[in-house]
Amino acid sequence: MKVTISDVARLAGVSTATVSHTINSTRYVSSDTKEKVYQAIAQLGYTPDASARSFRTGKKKTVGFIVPDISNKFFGTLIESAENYLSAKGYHLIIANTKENMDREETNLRLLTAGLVDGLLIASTMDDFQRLDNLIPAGFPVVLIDRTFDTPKYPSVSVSCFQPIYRSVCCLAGQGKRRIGIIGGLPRLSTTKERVAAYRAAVADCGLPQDEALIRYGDSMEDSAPPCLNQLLEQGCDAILVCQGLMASVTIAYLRGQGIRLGQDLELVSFVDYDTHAYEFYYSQVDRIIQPVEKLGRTAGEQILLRVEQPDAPVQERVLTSVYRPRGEESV
Amino acid sequence: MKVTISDVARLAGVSTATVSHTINSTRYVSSDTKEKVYQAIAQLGYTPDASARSFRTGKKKTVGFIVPDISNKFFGTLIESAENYLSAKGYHLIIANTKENMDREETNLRLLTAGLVDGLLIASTMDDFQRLDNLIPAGFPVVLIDRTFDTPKYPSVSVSCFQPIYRSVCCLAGQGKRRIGIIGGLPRLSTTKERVAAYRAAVADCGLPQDEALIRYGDSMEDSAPPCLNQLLEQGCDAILVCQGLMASVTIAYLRGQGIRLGQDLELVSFVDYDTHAYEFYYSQVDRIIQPVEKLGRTAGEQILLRVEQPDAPVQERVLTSVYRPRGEESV
DNA sequence: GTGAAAGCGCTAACAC
DNA sequence: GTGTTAGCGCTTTCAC
Repeated sequence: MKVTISDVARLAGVSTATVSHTINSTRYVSSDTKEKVYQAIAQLGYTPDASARSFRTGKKKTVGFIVPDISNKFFGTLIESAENYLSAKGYHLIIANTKENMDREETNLRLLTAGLVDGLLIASTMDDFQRLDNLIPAGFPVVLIDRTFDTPKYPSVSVSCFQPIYRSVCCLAGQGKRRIGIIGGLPRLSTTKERVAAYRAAVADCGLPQDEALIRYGDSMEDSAPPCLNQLLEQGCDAILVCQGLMASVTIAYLRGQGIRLGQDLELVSFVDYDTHAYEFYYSQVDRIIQPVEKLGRTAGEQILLRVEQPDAPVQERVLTSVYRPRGEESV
Repeated sequence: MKVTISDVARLAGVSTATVSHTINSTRYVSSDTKEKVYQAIAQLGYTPDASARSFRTGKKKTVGFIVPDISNKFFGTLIESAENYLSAKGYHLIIANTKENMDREETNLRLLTAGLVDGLLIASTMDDFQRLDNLIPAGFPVVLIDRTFDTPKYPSVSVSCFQPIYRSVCCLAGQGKRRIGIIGGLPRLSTTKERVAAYRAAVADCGLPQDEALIRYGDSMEDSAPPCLNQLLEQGCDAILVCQGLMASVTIAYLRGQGIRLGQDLELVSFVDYDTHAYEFYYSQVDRIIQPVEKLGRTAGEQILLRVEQPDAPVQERVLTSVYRPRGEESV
């Protein structure tokens, strides 16, 4: 049978209150009594029941994370980094995967906001802020991560890539490239919109021809890069930006497989989802845009706990910056 | 204030029992009454409190997954696949990351078995079965995944790679390769042991020279492949097996970066962690060993729920098979 | 410095 | 076909 706090109290010859206070250091207990309590706990092999505790206190010590694609390394690293922070603070992480499907996101939101978690990290795949907003109970602690909306109703942590993309396009133009293509993620996402906007701005400012055929959208899953790529090659592109890490790494492998020489036949600007030196050589012939994934995850962890503790603190919108690293340049 | 089941009962003019039974379809309720209940629920915006419910029933509808490295695509895909199955069955997934650290695994085991989850999926990084076993309360539903131990005390789901590795080494020997190197994961893991054993068996059976210097161990993180690789190249290897997906993909990129021509200067046998066609070209010059990652995750999900429902069903040890696919051969 | 006891919101006997 | 009510294991107020 399950050992409860009363069993411990009985064996130790004290009240349940004292046992509870001893365990939680929540009021003074004489060292004699403490001793007896710990003795009893050890003897019975008692472990406080987490679900009774969270029922009673209303705190679950658990945060939910709604992710578009766990198998994608970008989100894998994000989760790792958030989990790392949260577990250090005594919190657990519940993962829900949407596979970029809005209905799955809706289902998960309903389930997770029903008393399962203290707060929610959301990398939303919704196209419509209203739909998301309607699913979140008033006052429920939420932090939007990576993907945001125009309305600053919820705190958010995201990465801006405007600057590096703008610069990379200008550099390519400066090298004489005229037909610069871009592959973005799902068009409805804020990240995609910002990236394409940066591209358009640079194309306009550099006086390059504006051609909608040079803008392609994938879905950030592995199989979606090659078709986009082929379309851009047919358009006679002399440079291509791939604005998402997974599609970018597939692109590099694909082009190499085709015998297309990067940095010679074609210039490539590639998003990179991690900050490691292990792949240095893999990217030696391409320009990179590097997002601070780990920092994103950690900041999200900080923000959600802050939110859980003070649900009505002022809404913060944190924007981290990504860096442009032309090929050949030293990595930091 | 929070809306409770009593509020609903009061407004609907019925008892809390009826509300509960209506919600859970757990006994007959006339359609009239049902109607009134649903009306009241809608009007008040009532959502049953998950933690009260799990406290009461003892069922958390949550499974924990102890993973060595979330950011590794193998485990990312594994998690995705398990989550997919579990969420369809109404279960949530709590992730704990150990980064191949035994102490972190210990901490997580303690936390997760204390009434937080109904069952546990463990891809253990422990070297010692006893240590793991001591941390699991008697009767607690557990399924070992990917990595197993000699004692068949717990059910497990794993992948055998003996056969494909043995065959790949024999093929290489048949092509006249004499110095075949191998890079494994952490030496303490069952997966690593099996892989190295298969290699040793094949080396012996094919009459190749046995040389311990040809056996290197990494830690399955990205930065650990290149040093192993360099050591093997110094040993004059004419073929190399990389027995883990992440290290293998780093290896390929690294060798290409060095100007070493795969399939010409050096033969490579590479573990692949996913079953996708997107990377077909990436692997066109290497032989592959492909593990059924998705099936592994799904089977683990099935097994743990089975276990949660019948904690003392006979212990099953499921072994899935991986396939050897020499380069040039059609992918399935 | 410690104890008694009231619930947290729900489910499930048991009763009618 | 529905209602009454005990109690899951814990925390915490109030009392001494």
